[in-house]
Amino acid sequence: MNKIRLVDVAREAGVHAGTASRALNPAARDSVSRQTVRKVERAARKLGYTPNTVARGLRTARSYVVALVVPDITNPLFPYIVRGAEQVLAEAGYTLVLTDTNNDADTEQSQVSAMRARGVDGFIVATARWQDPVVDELVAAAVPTVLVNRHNESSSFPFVGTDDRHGIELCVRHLRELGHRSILHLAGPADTSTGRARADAFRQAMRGNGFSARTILQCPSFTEQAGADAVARARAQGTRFTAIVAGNDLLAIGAAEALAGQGILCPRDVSITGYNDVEFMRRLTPAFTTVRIPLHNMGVLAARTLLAWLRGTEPETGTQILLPVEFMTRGTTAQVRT
Amino acid sequence: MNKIRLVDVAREAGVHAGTASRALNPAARDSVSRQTVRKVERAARKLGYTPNTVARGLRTARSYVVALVVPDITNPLFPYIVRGAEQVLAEAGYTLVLTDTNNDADTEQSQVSAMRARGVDGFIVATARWQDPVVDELVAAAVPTVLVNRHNESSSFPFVGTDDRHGIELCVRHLRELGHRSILHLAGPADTSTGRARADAFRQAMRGNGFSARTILQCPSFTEQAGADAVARARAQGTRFTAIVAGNDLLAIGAAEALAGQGILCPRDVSITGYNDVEFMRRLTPAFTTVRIPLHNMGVLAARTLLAWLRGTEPETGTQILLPVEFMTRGTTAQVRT
DNA sequence: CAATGGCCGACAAACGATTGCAGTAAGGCT
DNA sequence: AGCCTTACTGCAATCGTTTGTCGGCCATTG
Repeated sequence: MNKIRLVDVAREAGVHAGTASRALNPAARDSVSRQTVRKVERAARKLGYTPNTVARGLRTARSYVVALVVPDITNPLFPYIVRGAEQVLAEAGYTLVLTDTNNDADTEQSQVSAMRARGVDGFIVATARWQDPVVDELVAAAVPTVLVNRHNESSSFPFVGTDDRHGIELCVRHLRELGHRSILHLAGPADTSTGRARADAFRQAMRGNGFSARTILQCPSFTEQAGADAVARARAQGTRFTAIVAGNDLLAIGAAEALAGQGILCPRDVSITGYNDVEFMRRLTPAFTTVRIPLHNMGVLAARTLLAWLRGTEPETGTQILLPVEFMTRGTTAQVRT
Repeated sequence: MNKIRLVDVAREAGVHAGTASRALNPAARDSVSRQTVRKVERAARKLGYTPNTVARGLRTARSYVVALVVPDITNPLFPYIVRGAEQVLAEAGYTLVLTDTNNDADTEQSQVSAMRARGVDGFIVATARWQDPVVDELVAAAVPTVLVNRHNESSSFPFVGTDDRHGIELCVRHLRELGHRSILHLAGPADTSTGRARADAFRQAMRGNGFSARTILQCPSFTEQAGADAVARARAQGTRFTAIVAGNDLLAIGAAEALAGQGILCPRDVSITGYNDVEFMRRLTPAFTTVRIPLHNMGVLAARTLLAWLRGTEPETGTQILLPVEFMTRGTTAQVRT
């Protein structure tokens, strides 16, 4: 650490520490003469003064730190969100602390407590479950928080997400145009808002459009394994379908692999759509048809929303910011075989 | 924030704040009677006391915060390192703050300064370039720092990396066993230690082993584009090769695509090895033969090394921890065509 | 019985910045 | 010329912990 304190600067400039503090603080600078400001600034520069953020934080009860809580940073969804958030926060003079909860509720609980003790100014939470005690606790404590990607049931905090309804609708419409009439939906976990919203959207999109079969299979997690299992279940039950709308990319991949294992090829025999368009979807063979969501932008908007709050404009309760999605037509969907 | 301070606990327990502090601090607890400790602990629990980390940090000049500097969190190498580091730091009661420098030297500079002002206890740096003023500055200021993944030229800080020499040797040996005698190396940027070390290792592995041709092509960055460009260059110059050892996975993919564009197929016509084994390499068609590096473990060890330092055992100058790599034989390498 | 020593716990001074309050000097107005 | 306002700047308290020092009390010993 630099050993130079405000008193040192003040002494160098021949003024009192309090005055130096004001001179250096843009908000209080106008209560100090221009001449003094110059003297202090020069002294500060000469000595290479950097204010001690810890001491300032103690006095002002603001840390200029924001915590971002993710379930698993190795999940390719999150790095982009993190990056978007970090860029706007850094620009605003805030620091991002990242906590990876390892998908574990206890870890999440203790991490969030630790962050609070550390005096972070606010939270961005990407881990929200449908029923989420940690979020409830933040609500109770009135800590400025914004939810991103997923939200919880009550959701009094602002939420930045994407237009799941429209995304799923695009999938269904696309498949319909290709002639598919029997579509299977692999629904994400019911304890995530994304899983629920997409299943709802699927139900609605399939309503009264001349579809012959609509099946929804609940998956316990957003993993390849879960996707494979669900498809195996469907096959065992004799469910008929010519296309699958998966709740996310991993479910889609798992489904494709399970089918391939039974000699059923995609897109020859079954068309499949993914969701999220994580990095490697376009690199697979065949490249996956999926829905791209603006991850970076989600991070950016979440950060902006939180910043606005920290600067005094508390958001309307229950505000939702839904970003548009983009349908990526690629190689896993094809005309239905007649 | 919780409004309960140490004085409140002390009052509840009927002791002085100083005493309460000692009672709660494991290191000083033995200068307080067992009975008092119990009283204070009970009071603390009853009131739900959480110490104010900021105030403590001010007094003790320790923040229990470690900064991790990465060039780009969306590069799939880093999330695993981050995760490994975070897990051991969190367990030790430290908090990880992440800064993404966006591959930009100025951003890196200002971010590191900001972290220092914030009083972080140490740094883990994953951005080191061969000539790196930011690292030099940290050396000069004697801030506990460990380098991970890449190191700089002088490298007086401990370094946690992988055994590049062995990894490249495995690639060359594998190709040799498949009958390849003319091998091209796509070398990573010379301003990264990994680029240099792997090129060196390639030079050495190819020495006097009955190879007929050895060409090293310098790539300006670790990107697909750079890999494609390099291969185009090689072809334009009429360089002969039946195999490519790429400096990392992206270079390998770029090379494969560029060749495919000219009708040269991998592995039919040319064998290619990657390096790092990022997540999607195994999912490509054909799956890529590459070298897997223990990313998670690198994060873990970097964090452990730093923790040890922060706890008083300053590491030997220039310590290097090199982790073993694993060769992944997959589909992009094959017997040379006769 | 008095003196010595050992535990414990209270006191108060830090850590480094911010900020309400008050005091001083200069300048303007009548 | 005297008074009042304005504009700065200095003073000191404060944020919540930690920690060096000191004093008091009890017990043990000569």
